[in-house]
Amino acid sequence: MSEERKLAVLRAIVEDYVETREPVGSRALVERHSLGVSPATIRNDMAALEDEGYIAQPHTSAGRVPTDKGYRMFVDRLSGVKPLSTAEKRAIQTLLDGAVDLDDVVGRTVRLLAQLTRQVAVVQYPSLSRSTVRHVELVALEGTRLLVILITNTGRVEQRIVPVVGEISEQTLAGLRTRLNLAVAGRRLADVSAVVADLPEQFGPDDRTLVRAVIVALEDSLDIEREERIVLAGTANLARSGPDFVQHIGPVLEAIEEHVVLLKLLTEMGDGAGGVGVLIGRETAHIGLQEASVVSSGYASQGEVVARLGVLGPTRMDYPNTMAAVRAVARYVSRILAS
Amino acid sequence: MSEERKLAVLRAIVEDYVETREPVGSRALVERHSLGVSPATIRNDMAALEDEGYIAQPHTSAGRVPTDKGYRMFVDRLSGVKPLSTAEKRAIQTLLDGAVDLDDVVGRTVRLLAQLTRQVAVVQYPSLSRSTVRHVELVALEGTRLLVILITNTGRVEQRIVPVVGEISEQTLAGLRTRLNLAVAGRRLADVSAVVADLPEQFGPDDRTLVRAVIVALEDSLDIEREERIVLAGTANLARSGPDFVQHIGPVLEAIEEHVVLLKLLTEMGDGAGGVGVLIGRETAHIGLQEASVVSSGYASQGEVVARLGVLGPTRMDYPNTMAAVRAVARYVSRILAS
DNA sequence: AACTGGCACTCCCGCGGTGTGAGTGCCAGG
DNA sequence: CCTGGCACTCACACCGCGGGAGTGCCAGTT
Repeated sequence: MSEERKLAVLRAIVEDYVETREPVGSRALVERHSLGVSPATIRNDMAALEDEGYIAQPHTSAGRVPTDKGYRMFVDRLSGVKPLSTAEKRAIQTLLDGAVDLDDVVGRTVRLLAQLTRQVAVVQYPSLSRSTVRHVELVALEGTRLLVILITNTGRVEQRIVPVVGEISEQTLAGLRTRLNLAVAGRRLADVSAVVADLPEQFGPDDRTLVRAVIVALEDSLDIEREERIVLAGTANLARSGPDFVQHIGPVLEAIEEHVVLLKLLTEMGDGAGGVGVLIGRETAHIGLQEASVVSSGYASQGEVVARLGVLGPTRMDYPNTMAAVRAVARYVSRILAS
Repeated sequence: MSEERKLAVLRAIVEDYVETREPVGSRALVERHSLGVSPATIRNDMAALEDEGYIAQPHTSAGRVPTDKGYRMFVDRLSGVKPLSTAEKRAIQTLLDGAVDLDDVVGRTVRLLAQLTRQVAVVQYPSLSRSTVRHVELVALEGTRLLVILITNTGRVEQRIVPVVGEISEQTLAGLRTRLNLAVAGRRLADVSAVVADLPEQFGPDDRTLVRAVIVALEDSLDIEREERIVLAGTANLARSGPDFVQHIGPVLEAIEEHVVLLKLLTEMGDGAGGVGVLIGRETAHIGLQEASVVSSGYASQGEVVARLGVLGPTRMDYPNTMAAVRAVARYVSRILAS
């Protein structure tokens, strides 16, 4: 029994099952793929594959279905890289090139991914913890309100309004603005807290409450838990994945709404070959996503990986094409953010 | 045949059907509600109600199911106002009082509504077109970038970064800032464009390009089409609405993703009795929402209605409780935004 | 005139039986 | 090591058949 043919059989099973959504038998296999051997031979290979846990039968006398382990093998060793069609490449380019700011890039990207893959798309906002401060601005509004603005190197802008007691002199404000920017510009957001800790001491006792309030607002804007945001699109694609999947759609929708769950998945998964990572079925370690897979890739801003994007769909998905799309979009977004 | 009893029968049918999710027959009706008459009598009433189009039978020899028209009657004339439980009121209060800014209010509100009603919750952001300018701020960033910030009376903050040619003198900036605020503060956003139209002429030729760029950025931030945003939560509740509804979940998910559709529905529907508006089934005039209803209410900021919030669920929903929850939340949000 | 009990009728739905066909495992022979 | 053949297994579709819930109608009562 040739080991290579066994893997070829596994590949064929995955491909056929993904396409037809029905258990695939030995006869259909030899007919659709030119394997050059008889169904009986295939049956032996299948029995072996089943023993090794790559495929399973829903019931006796039914065809075989890939297991999570089978998909894993397929993804790791059996699927070639499918280049995108030029039409798809053009679509990516024209859609993303029109983006005007970070929100727009993220919004367009997630819709594009959903459309391209016909699955649920996920884009994580550039993580604040990895980005750096470009500029901090303070603006006195009418009366007793102060606007604190934080701009990061990824183009993200956060603002907070802090109420302050009494009028603020423009002079104090200018001093604080200068020292603040001197201290934090170029720093990683995670380091800001430490850097500004001793700032109040550099000011007179009258101004210290103000300085502290500003620092609190600043720290609030980079509160990482709160700001690790993700954006979704294409939820309706779940319903298109066939009636059998719609049965179990509830838990998936719940998992999707728990952005924390998705974030955890994304941040903890690594990139595999070609810069694309895949979690299959139970590998997600989340009930409700047992029948689902996640395909994702990191994307970069100015050469450094800042967040991830990808898609979520039924385990029975077209991995080669999905991975190709995710990779292409991730690369293109990186290119846009590089500027 | 008493007209009142006929309506009582309709009410009973709606209530039972909503609860059991099964067609309700004459016998079950007299058993569960003390109508004081025999099943045969009820049957006559039911026949009449069916003639008038309030109820229908899925098939002969099945019980009756309310039609859209039946639900409409129920909502308009048959459902009393259910006050919320004190536990629910407390939940609303404690959850919403912790909100720190507008985004937070909206986010908490939508999650709260979803949890309270066990349906899909929708909150429309305060419409920019109805709100007014509180303040405009200009900040020169390092080199050739200018940050334009717009703050509205609802607490919303929009910002744009505009590239400019050459250095900007702080003096020019101060002048522009002053005149700009003088012109637009307190104005409705819709009027801003007209008001600032002749502003460039008040400056020297050197500065006009700058002024025009700022104006463009400003107009961009209040581009109404783009900023009529809505936020959703509780999509997973759709799957909880029973297996029969899950079958038709696809079109509903699609409609939900088309935020434009929801916005149109919300903005075009009026408030009924008690300040809560309801669209039932086909009344939504949208394929895909034929089996769904929308319950919504306007909410106010400083006494003026600025946007709507509500929920979307199967036509077979508990209208009295849903309407009560929507109304209560809308009122509470209005109270928070009043400050 | 309104209500009621009785009765015939309809038709969905669940049940058991059945046969067909796809698919398998195994074996003996090339 | 592959192949054709063969017996075996089972899901699934089809069918026929009550049971039962529900209806509509009518004649009788209040």
